[in-house]
Amino acid sequence: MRTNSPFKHHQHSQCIQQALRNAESLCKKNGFRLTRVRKRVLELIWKSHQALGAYAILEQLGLEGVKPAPPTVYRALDFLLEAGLIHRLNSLNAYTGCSHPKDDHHGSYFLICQHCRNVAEIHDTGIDQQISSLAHRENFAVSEQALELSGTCQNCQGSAHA
Amino acid sequence: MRTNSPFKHHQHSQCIQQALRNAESLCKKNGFRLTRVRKRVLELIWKSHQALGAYAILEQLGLEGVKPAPPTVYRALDFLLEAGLIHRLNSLNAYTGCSHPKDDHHGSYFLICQHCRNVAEIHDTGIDQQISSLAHRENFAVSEQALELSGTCQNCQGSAHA
DNA sequence: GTCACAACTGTTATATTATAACATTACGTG
DNA sequence: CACGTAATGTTATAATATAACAGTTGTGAC
Ligand SMILES: [Zn+2]
Ligand SMILES: [Zn+2]
Ligand SMILES: [Zn+2]
Ligand SMILES: [Zn+2]
Repeated sequence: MRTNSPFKHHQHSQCIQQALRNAESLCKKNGFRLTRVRKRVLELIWKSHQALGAYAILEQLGLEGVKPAPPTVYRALDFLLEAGLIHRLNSLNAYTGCSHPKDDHHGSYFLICQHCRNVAEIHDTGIDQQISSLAHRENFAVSEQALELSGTCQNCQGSAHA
Repeated sequence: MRTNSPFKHHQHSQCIQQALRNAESLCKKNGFRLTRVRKRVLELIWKSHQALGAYAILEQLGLEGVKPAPPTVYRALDFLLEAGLIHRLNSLNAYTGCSHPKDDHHGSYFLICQHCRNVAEIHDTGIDQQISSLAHRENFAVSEQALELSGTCQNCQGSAHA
């Protein structure tokens, strides 16, 4: 089950609940430990569809208790990345929730709105195929791929600040 | 004229010379000033097909005279990026020479070998088209795109360290 | 239950990448 | 050469990320 598009009106609480359920079940299935910090970091990331920086997460954690040191957050992020529950956006140095943590990640691509800062994770078999074919042509064995498209989402087009 | 593929044997001195000629003519045409620092930074980046970090460039500059402060290098990098003479690889926090500085850059994609660290800039109209079509479908106006494929190049496949 | 081990978290310090702000120098034009 | 602008120098600091080691907690064997 996919979460909703950030660029369309939706009940975002559903996204959050779905993400947490997915995380619980994935961790249970794989014997991962979804500890308090890890879960809290995941929740903070899912509070919106905007990508969140590690230090912004730190700030938030500080607001609700004792502010931990950076390694605490980075370790939680590493775990969530490994588990496939979040992604890192290299162009933003920030992290966003994975909207389909069960699938393989042979290709996931990101639309990043520079106005509202929302991020949509996209799957597209057309692009997958072109990348495979490119890699084959060049004799290149791809192990990681990152496609980040920055621009203006449909909501922000035509609006005052666009 | 394109430079050679980093993954094929070639006379790399040709790449360097070509890159410098391209830079000279592009700057002359546009009235940009290819100053000593800027030119030296470009040369250092073109010394290989590996992406070079800002502080690695600083070190090199230090070896051949007085080591400048970071802003000097970052300003040169900003200029070269603006001029379209180099690209930044977000997944590496590093910079690589543009292999075709005359063309538009509506799509350039990078193959990054994790073994030899060489980087190849690729143009692929198939991917261009899939991205356009994706953007159209999602009503998303793309202003910047970055595709970075990490993996193993043809030379490094099958070799001992692969 | 409790022992032992591994996994997780805390803590301190520091590495790496990048920019802000202001002073000085070099360049090109008239 | 005088002027204004663009480029560079300089100092300080911001933002992102990791190393190293100490302490704590959870889990399974017995
Ligand atoms: Zn949502
Ligand atoms: Zn938007
Ligand atoms: Zn070459
Ligand atoms: Zn290689």
